[in-house]
Amino acid sequence: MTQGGVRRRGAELEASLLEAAWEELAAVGYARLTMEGVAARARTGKQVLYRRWGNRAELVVAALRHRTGSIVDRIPDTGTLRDDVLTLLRRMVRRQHDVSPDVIHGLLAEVPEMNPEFFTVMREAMTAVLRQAADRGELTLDALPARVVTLPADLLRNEIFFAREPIAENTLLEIVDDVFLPLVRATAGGTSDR
Amino acid sequence: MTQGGVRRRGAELEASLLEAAWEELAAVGYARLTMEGVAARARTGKQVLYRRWGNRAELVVAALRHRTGSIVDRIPDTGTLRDDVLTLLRRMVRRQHDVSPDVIHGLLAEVPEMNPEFFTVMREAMTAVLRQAADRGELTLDALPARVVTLPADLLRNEIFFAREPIAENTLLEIVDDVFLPLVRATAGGTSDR
DNA sequence: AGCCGTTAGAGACGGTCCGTCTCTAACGAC
DNA sequence: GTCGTTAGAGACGGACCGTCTCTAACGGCT
Repeated sequence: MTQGGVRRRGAELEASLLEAAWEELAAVGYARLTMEGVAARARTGKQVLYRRWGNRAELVVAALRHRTGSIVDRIPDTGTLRDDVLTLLRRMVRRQHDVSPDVIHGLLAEVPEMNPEFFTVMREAMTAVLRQAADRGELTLDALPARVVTLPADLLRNEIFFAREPIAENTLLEIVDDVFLPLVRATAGGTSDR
Repeated sequence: MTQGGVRRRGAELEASLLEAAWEELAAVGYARLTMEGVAARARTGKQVLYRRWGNRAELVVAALRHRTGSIVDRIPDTGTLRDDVLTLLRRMVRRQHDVSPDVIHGLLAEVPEMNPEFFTVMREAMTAVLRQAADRGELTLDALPARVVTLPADLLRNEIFFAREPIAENTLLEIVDDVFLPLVRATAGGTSDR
């Protein structure tokens, strides 16, 4: 009886548990996060956790979802393809700031099916952004190979996964200006370019 | 005394240990590989392992190194940039066939400093291959942004890490023909366009 | 207001594996 | 043949897992 007889229930309790998991993650990292640790931090017992999530990985995934919203709640529309793509990449970076590589690697090692929205979400956002650009006449959509569409996200993801330090803004600029845009212009040829 | 009094020593013993680790890896995967399991398979005690490697991760890394050689023992020289790059990518894929994502994720989760040669090796090979192409007059080397050089390896690595199935040959062709070569031609100008 | 079903909170439990430690005897060097 | 090293074997305490058990607080129902 750590609460002096006051018991949390339902959604309120669940939120407490997920926040405790999030704090524990920040405090000790994924590798040393234990169910016992989270339970203690939430001032409850392990069983309360196991009633909701089958294991560490499920709990952490739920905690992440509870904390960080979707990257693509709204599709950027700045007026140029360049800035739209940069905006999307910056959101990925901000997400990385919250969720360290440590956590990603740990999760990937424990749950093999970790790519539900992970890929598709960014592909859909990129498709939308490219369609806007096509409507403005910046490029011809159907000339673009599928792999080019996911290119910026793929490159940045690669960077994030092996980064020891936070991603530099300059990296994003390189991805967009040295790789993505030249390639788009070369294959889906712009109207006249600058 | 499982060996009837015959004791292995030095290099011979070490090779036995590493092979046992390799077999155990193939048998149960990284997640369920235990020091006790490897010791039992090698018909020895745990202490013999701990005298040589500090933990599971070190042992596995040593086992991988002992088993699989370097990707770039020899730089390909087929006569065209396209085939040279494809050759390098195919070697990466073959490597992936030996070392499952399961192992990579496990190692990355346990040892943060997993990228010593991991990156640099492929960059050096790509640089060499590009220099050959430049010598043949296929392109102008110094016009190529650094990020373009590592592009094929970065993309393939991204693919390997999240792949549930072995990489299709077609994926390699897309990377080279839809992304890399068009970009090289666009920025480091070949003989023809622009 | 009082009963009743659910479940929070707490911890015991057996099990696995970790990494350390201890001991004996096989082996290589001299 | 003697001696130092270390392979081989397993015991050990510790951490954490996931399950199970128990009590009592709480919400819903009549």
